[in-house]
Amino acid sequence: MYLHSRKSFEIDQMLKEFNGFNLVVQNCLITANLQWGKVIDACRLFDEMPERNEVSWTSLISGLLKHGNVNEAMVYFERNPFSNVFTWTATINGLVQNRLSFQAMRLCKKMLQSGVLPNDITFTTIIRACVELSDLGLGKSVLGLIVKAGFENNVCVSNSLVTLFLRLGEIDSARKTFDRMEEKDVVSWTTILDMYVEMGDLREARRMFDEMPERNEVTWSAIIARFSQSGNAEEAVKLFQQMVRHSFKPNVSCYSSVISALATLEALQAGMNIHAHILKIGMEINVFVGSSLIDLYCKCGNTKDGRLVFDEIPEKNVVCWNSMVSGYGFNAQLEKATELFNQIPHKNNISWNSLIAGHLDMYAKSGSIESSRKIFKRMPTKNEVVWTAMIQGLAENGFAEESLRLFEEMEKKSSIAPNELILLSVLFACSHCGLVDKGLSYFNSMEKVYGIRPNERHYTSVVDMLSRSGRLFEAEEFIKSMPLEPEANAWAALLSGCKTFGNETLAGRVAEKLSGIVETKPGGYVLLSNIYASEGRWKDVMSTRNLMNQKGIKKSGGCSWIELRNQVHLFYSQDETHTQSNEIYWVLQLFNSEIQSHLT
DNA sequence: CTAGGGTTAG
Repeated sequence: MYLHSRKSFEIDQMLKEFNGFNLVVQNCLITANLQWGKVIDACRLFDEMPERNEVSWTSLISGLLKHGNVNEAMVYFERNPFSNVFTWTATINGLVQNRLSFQAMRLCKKMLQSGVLPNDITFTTIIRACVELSDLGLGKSVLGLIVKAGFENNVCVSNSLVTLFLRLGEIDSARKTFDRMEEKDVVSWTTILDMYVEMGDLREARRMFDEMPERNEVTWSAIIARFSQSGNAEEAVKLFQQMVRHSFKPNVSCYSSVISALATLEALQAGMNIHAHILKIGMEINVFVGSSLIDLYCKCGNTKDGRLVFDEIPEKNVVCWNSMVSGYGFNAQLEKATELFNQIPHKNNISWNSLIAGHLDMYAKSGSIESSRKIFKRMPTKNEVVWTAMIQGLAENGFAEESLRLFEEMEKKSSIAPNELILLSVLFACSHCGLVDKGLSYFNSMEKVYGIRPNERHYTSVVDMLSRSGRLFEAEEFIKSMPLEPEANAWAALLSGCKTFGNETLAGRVAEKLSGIVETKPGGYVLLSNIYASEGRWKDVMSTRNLMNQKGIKKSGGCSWIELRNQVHLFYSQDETHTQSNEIYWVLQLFNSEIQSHLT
């Protein structure tokens, strides 16, 4: 197998002497060719072989399938004179990898009919096929086979069963299968960790993670990704730092997740540190890492560096195209966004959305509403996201009436059901064009008609519309009667209503309430200082900012690390957290004095 | 020959 790591020219050299080698070496050479993607050469060599064993057939067929050459693989499969479980499993698996799960199941049936007994790997493979087909009934019949064949206590097989149930929404069965397992490994724990995330219970997932008997880099990767995806970017970054501190080596998945988290936080400096490290290990050509890097630079307003990353990705997929388009979009470079958009080879819905979103931000500045409407009309199929983007964009940029009209059109003409973002925009629009009663009636029908329970933001929007129209006491009563804890923004909206309509008494009460909330809420101080700023109370703004500094409300510091003998060493910019920092500084001092002595 | 984790849009 050492051949895989050889340079291709060395393999070329050896190929010249191919016919002089024995069967085993010839098999290795075929595998090496397939690894390098030289499919045609591999087939030619195979055909030239004087004799072939089971391994020859299996490696050729699975190699062909790995590169998507399904038809060729199946021709060789039919010609294969040997019949063993390895070849069958490899072929079935290859079909699943090529998204041909139905054919895979058909082949599996043939295998059973021919009398070849499946092994644990065959079972994990066909369970995955059931997942791909979203066929729970089929999965249950496979489970019957598994029990019959005596594999129900096999760790790998049980793990894939947990995944099957999880993916098909059978949470109880997943949990039961997991609980029944006598032996659990890292994969089992990581899978069940994901179950809690799937159920939306991040706290339980975190507890599970902390208590797991065993973790590996995939486990870390999973928890970091999940926190990043569910809006806990800061926690994701902290977990990443912990991971590195525990000397786990981050992989591609990890890097893409943590960079995506840093993009959300707009933490350019920390992101650039990681980018430097990624360049060092040559990972910048990976599409996943590259896409998040593009996003990072663009979110931080640096489309030039984003474009540099984009240009360096050799095998671009639609995601990195989209990242760059949306990056230009929200940085107000619409011409570049449109130009790039037109070059995307296989556009998907997100490509369209990225372009539209870029135009939804420019409304206020250049009045490019016409081009947005054009894009919206040009779209072949409009999904939920597109409707949401358009309605939201209109509402947030001063086109309240048009936003409401579009909402009504969506209800009449499309099969899309309003989601909570759309309803929020509708309330926002009502609030901004003074349609208070219409807004209230939408709010009251949210749960009954649309089946969506209002969240804090919807409540805030109602407070806002009442306050703007001078219905201040109603607004106050509304806040008091909320079943949820009101956002600080709700009180702020009421306060600004009090100012507009000159109600000093209520204003005093609300301000008092607000300053109490500010203490406990993240972002509370920022809100307070914005309120002061809007009233021109600059002294109060300054004192709030000072208070924030005193309380240590600031962005997280930078960190860097190096890899030595397969160990990762971490350094922070502020404190000395490295376990051997004393020794390190001692050695540094030694170096310094050495240099000094040479200088004098 | 196998099971768990990844990037973009609202």
